[in-house]
Amino acid sequence: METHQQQQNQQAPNDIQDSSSGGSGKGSFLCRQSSTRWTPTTDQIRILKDLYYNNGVRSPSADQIQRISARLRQYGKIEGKNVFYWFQNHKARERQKKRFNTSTTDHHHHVPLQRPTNITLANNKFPTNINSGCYSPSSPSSTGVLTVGQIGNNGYGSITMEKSFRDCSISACGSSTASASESLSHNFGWVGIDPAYSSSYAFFEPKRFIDGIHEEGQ
Amino acid sequence: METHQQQQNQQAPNDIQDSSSGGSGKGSFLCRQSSTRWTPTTDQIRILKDLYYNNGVRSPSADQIQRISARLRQYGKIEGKNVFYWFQNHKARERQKKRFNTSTTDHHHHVPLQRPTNITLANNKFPTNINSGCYSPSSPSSTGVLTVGQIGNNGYGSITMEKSFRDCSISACGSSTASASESLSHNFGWVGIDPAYSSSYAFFEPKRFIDGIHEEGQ
DNA sequence: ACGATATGAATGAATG
DNA sequence: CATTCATTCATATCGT
Repeated sequence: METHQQQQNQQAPNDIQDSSSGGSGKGSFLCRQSSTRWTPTTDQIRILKDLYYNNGVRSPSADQIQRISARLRQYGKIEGKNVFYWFQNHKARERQKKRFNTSTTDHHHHVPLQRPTNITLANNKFPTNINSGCYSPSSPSSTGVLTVGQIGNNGYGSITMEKSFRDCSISACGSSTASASESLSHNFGWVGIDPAYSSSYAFFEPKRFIDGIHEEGQ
Repeated sequence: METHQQQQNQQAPNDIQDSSSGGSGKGSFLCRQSSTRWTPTTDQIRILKDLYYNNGVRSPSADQIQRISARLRQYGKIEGKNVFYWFQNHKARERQKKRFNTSTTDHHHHVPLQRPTNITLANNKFPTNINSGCYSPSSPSSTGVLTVGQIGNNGYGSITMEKSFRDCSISACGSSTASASESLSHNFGWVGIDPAYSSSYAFFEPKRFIDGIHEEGQ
């Protein structure tokens, strides 16, 4: 996934989108990214993954999407549909990977995901790991937060998303290693099945409670 | 693809590429990620193409992917994702190339093919027809895949002008539509779930955000 | 050695 | 939710 994370278009929290004058890119390629496709910033990815893995958000409702996108907007241009698609894709691909590498006769009974007390940062499952950490995605700042305390706990100490104010205090909740968050989650690559994340039930998922729990344990 | 046909020799079926197939490897001494990406052996490619052209395999299902990768494994290290990506890419590139010469008889259809980058797609490697005999189905001899000749060679004569209208103009409006519900829900905060109200939208489409962009009806 | 090309890998966006 | 398409990045390989 974010093995390399070619993120160069770091839109300011403002709303710039076509600032081609910047030219501060790595110079690898173009800077004109006025394309139609959303290019998530590192911070946005970090938060999205935090929601996904640490908070168990899988299919956020319209409400949540609005809130999430509002929060992510301070890190770059984003729309609700981007958030929607992101979760859809992330979930689908996680499943797909497993599908490729598991036998069809083994659908029932899979290992329940364990609850890691700390993030598994480096699992060298296979020599052929897709990992290629040689690329450093020029993380702007906040490098190496690495708060490996109680990440997925249900104590609720992470996000603090407000309702009306998009200011929020998110404070990046030390969920994962900041800059390493990308390289962190791609560990469960195509062969490694387990996402080293605990999906503690989201405390803010209405549907979870009223609509019945869908599958989430992997 | 065929043009290139890099003959990087076939690694031992049971061994990973030593990263020195060409001789002076890039010296991956301190970095263990020598195998950054899968390098298919000639046998693997042969079989993959056979499946593609002679058997019409285009988008193998997860089940097929497992089976294919299992079979190819005897010719070299391979994973399910490799097979998956191979077919994806092969199909996509073939279509991409075909999209040029098949200019749809110069209709008004202004296909957005511009490439912001300078790399442009100036590959004239496959000007007219990508194949029509390009691939020689020399009997695999070991897999019994029913090598019939050139049935699937151009079996999919269907041009590639199915749906190419994706330029669109995704209006940036987005989030305003669904914000109606949001304005209401923010009263309760999002930790406090209100059962009496929370199940408004179970599922929704990103259309809600973008509000009518694709009108591919006719 | 370098630059161009080919192609593996990744992912946003859509559709069924 | 699964499948697919398009686009782009990264890199292996080849040509000069």
